Amino acid sequence: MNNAKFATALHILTLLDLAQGERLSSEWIAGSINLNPALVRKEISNLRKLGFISSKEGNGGGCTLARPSAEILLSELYQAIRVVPLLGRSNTPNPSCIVGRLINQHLDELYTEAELSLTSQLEKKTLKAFGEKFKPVS
Amino acid sequence: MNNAKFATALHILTLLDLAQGERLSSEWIAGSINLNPALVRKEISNLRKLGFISSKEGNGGGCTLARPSAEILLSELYQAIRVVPLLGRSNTPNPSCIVGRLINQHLDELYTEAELSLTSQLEKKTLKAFGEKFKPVS
DNA sequence: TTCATCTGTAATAATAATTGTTACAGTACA
DNA sequence: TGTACTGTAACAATTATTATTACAGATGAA
Repeated sequence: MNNAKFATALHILTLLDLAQGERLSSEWIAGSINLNPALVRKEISNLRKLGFISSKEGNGGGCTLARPSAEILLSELYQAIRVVPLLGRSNTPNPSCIVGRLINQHLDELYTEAELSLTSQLEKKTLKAFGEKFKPVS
Repeated sequence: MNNAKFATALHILTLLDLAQGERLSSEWIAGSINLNPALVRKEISNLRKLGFISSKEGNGGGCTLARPSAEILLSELYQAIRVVPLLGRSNTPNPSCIVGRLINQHLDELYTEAELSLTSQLEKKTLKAFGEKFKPVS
């Protein structure tokens, strides 16, 4: 992963969590992330298709969480956002070499195990718990 | 990670492991990975600086493993190769928003934990064990 | 010594991924 | 009917990654 999608998505969801059901506009969210509103809308659109967010068009529109933050696991978010293997791409090696012929298969196994380990780590964390970190200790 | 460095490095080390001390040239290695020899030399140079490989210039030169493959952990390799945070970059958010001001710190914590979990998974795997996968079952 | 073979490294080009920008149709509310 | 939004496309700009070429220097062998 060499993009900021996970950070962006988590930022959006955190804002929505803390907003407690109040609709936020993409412009406002973009201001907090310091990103172009169109990019934010793209990510929102993605998160909406994945069921994390529900949004409303038109005047007074904006978006809210579609599910309680206590039920949203960061592992779900990771899996939804992921576009690239955790440990990077593979090459297209030479099949006439024994290593070349088999390495992608063995790398896949390795990557799968690695992802599983990461996922089970992220399963322990909810969006709600993440959002709590931003509240004053009082 | 959206590059093939981990795959490339592991490919190189696997070839060297299976070569059992025989020197391999960058040209030969490049042929197996199906990559430009200069790129392979760059990666070899990196692995040499990190102590995984020792190489010899000149006629009959090439490289070998600098340490027994049973002692090389895949977690070391990951840490050596890693150039980008596991879950991707962060944004440069707006500090006048409470979430914007704190999110990178909390993301860092999250990323650190995630990496730790991945690392402890990869610690269980040696280069030797990985290399075994390429040997015929007999 | 001279040649062929190889590493090490730099410089540069080409390609691909990522992010940023602008624009505008369509929706919803007042 | 106007204003404030979303949703989406088309495109530009930037950055990351991979590929290519070139060549100095090391090493061993003829």
